[in-house]
Amino acid sequence: MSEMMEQWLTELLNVNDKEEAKMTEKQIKILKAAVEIFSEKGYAASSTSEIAQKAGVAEGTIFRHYKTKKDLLISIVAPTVSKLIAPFVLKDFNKVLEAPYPKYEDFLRAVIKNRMEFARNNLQILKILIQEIPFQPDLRENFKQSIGKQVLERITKVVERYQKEGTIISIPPLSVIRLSVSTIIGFFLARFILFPELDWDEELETELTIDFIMHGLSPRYE
Amino acid sequence: MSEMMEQWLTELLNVNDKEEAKMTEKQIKILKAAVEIFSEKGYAASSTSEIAQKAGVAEGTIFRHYKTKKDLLISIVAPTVSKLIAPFVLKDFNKVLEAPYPKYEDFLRAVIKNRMEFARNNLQILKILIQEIPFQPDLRENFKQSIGKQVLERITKVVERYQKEGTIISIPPLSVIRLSVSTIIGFFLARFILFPELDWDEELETELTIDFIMHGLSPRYE
DNA sequence: ATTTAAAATGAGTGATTACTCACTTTACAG
DNA sequence: CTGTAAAGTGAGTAATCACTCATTTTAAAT
Repeated sequence: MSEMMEQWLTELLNVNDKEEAKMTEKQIKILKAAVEIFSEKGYAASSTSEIAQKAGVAEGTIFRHYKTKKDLLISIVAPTVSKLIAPFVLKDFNKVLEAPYPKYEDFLRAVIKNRMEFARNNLQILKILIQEIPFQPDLRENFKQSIGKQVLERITKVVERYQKEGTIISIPPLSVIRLSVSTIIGFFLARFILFPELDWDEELETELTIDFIMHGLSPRYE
Repeated sequence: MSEMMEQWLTELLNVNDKEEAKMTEKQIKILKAAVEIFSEKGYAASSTSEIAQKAGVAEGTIFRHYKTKKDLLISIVAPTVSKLIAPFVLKDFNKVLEAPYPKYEDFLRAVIKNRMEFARNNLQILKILIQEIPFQPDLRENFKQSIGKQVLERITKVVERYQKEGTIISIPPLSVIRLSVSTIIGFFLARFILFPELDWDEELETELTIDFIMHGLSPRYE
């Protein structure tokens, strides 16, 4: 079950990797430079002239490909948002979860491992995303719509199913999701953003995290 | 016990409230305007002219009181950092926790309720703090030093004591802290930043959060 | 009423900003 | 080789930026 899910999850990750297809060499350099500078200094504090300089390109070239500076930002972040939630939007999402003997624990483990790898490979862009979502209504709206309708509904059903099975405690599904997501994202932030310099036993901490969530959500006995 | 701790926690909050003492009327207006604009558009995207305008003050007045724009930022955020960690730096911190029959649960409840109230009253500044910590080395250093030496060490000891008592599971204390803090901060972010428009049953969610942490950290039986 | 220092002002500073555009270079189809 | 459209250029633009400073206003002590 776990293997099946992981395989399925990882599959979709490489779907949209036909980007950079029609891109010029210099355009790619611009994107890479922009990602570095944006993540380093923040969007508002980054100047197009600095991006051009780091990309080894004339400033005008940037505006050939991207109408505005904000357009450049969106072009960087938007595809990553899609990829981020891609596994949860899969049409086969439900099928996999309705397999014979799935456990919430397996679901968690698959999600954590898979999305951790994704985070590791898209650290800078995710950092930009987190930083700019509060200030860019476009991004915010895009994100809320994607997450809200597609992902939240599906995961809510997953939670409700596990609750009926008696696998996890009967509290509002949104609370279950909140507690799970908090723990997982907290793990990611600590691992990659806040204390990346610590030598993490990633395998151990992953299991501790899953164990924490599972026991935290397991039914109570008097 | 719980009452004792809460009282003690809340006491210290009002200690440093002798600010705004030697401040001019216009200086206060500047601070308030800056807080609003910074939290709304982000530090880098805010202009001193806009702050001056919103404060009903000449732009030069800002620089009478604050050498630079960054100085204005620090003057806003730094005191809030101190207040934020104030309860954990108290000299009587240990005494309270070593009282007769303290439970980790009581400790959590006191901290959550108290710091939640603090968050509610300092939402905008905390938002600025979160946003700017990655980009302001001064703030980052100040924060890390305060938290790292003072708070982390103390809480680590608290955790270790509960572990010896058998109240919570025997895993690395840092992991205990990570999991607890993730859950609590996740609660705060969801409540105040991400979905403040939802009508929260704050009392219920607080207890769910405590319950989740306690069961997640309780010793395991085979 | 006079003195005096702090508070406040706002026009002015050079630097930097995102962005434009007339022009040159490149790449490739015929 | 030639024609042409796309890619790339960089000097130039007005606007805005954080910050200065000579001057005026305010307020409190004498």
